[in-house]
Amino acid sequence: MLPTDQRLDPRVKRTRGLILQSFENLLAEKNFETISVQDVTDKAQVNRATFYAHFQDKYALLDYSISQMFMQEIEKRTLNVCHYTPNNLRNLIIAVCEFLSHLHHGCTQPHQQFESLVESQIKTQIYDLLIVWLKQVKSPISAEIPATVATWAIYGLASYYSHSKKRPILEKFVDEALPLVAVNLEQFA
Amino acid sequence: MLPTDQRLDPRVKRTRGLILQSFENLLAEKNFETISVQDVTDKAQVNRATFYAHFQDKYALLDYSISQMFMQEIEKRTLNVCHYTPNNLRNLIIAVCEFLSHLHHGCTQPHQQFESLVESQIKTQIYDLLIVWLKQVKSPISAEIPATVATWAIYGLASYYSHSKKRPILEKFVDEALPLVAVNLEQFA
DNA sequence: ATCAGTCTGTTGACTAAGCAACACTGGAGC
DNA sequence: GCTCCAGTGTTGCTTAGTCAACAGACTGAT
Repeated sequence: MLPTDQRLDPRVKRTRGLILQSFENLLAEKNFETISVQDVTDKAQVNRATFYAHFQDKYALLDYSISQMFMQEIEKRTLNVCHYTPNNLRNLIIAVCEFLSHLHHGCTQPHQQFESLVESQIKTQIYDLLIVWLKQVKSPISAEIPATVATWAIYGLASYYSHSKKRPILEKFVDEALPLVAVNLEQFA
Repeated sequence: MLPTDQRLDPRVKRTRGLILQSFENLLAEKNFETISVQDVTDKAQVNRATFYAHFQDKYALLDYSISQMFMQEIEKRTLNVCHYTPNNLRNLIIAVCEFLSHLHHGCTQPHQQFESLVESQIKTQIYDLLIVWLKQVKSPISAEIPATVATWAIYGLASYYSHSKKRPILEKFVDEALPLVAVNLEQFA
């Protein structure tokens, strides 16, 4: 969507950074639905018209924000520069679990719209990452189907984990779940 | 010099803030003489040409920076919104002492040019403040002469204090020095 | 049901910031 | 001497951001 990779104008970088940071701070304070574009631009010290030069509306901002945060999580664990191994898969699951947990802990009661936007954004990223991993091995089997299954399974696990009342130790949870996901990807190891 | 009081364009506020912060951080790291305009603008993520739209050169920046920092120190102690009393004078002396001490502690070996710019800037501000204080009483004596004497005395004391090797307790130092300054201002109390 | 208040998304005119040149200075090194 | 280098101010042109105003949607109170 937004071209982040190119060398953009420092003003653009600054403005987006300000908007993003303002938004993430607000998310920690109040419900996404109750955050107005004005709130965001006021806090970011940016004109409201400028906001609309960068994002179509606040949903686009949420989308972008989630993708950026998740990307960072992935890059922090260098999962973007590796290939498929059971251990990397394990780390990916942990990353998604922690990300969702943090999101649900830090943000006040997310609504449906919020949840579904997060879900589709995260799943897209998991899928893209898995495709990159799996395409590295010359396999007769196509990567798309296994990647899809794994993506949904991983997100489902993380969602379950992050919503469970008395959250078990993450390590144990993942150890139990990992084989169920890994079995479909065996041929890419 | 620069109009800070008016409601200025948010971009201007932002840019000045960035330049100022970058400069103050650099001052903590290295000598003023060795800081280039490029260093400042690089760190501030601002174009070098933009710097020259706000400041004539780095000396103007130093001037502005010192005045801003000192102003904050004064406003923090609400010395800008009061009148002359011996106790307020006491607080003013403490403020100048602490400001200079902090400056000499935080910044690596100031040079002559640095020192003299700081001195004239601070003295101007002390003088202006004293004039505001003293003009509040209808006195037959003009305020200018006593204010000048007190200004130089205060700066001298603070300079002496901040440069002394084994710095005495500030409270004691000020208690000893205060009467010598206050004596000239008695009729304004 | 209507009015007041608040938020949205959009516009056009204006201003600030970015950029890539430029000529110039002063010092370091051969 | 000379060049090379890194920093300084300055310029004209482009692009991003600001501002104030607009119509429209929605809410809640009277």
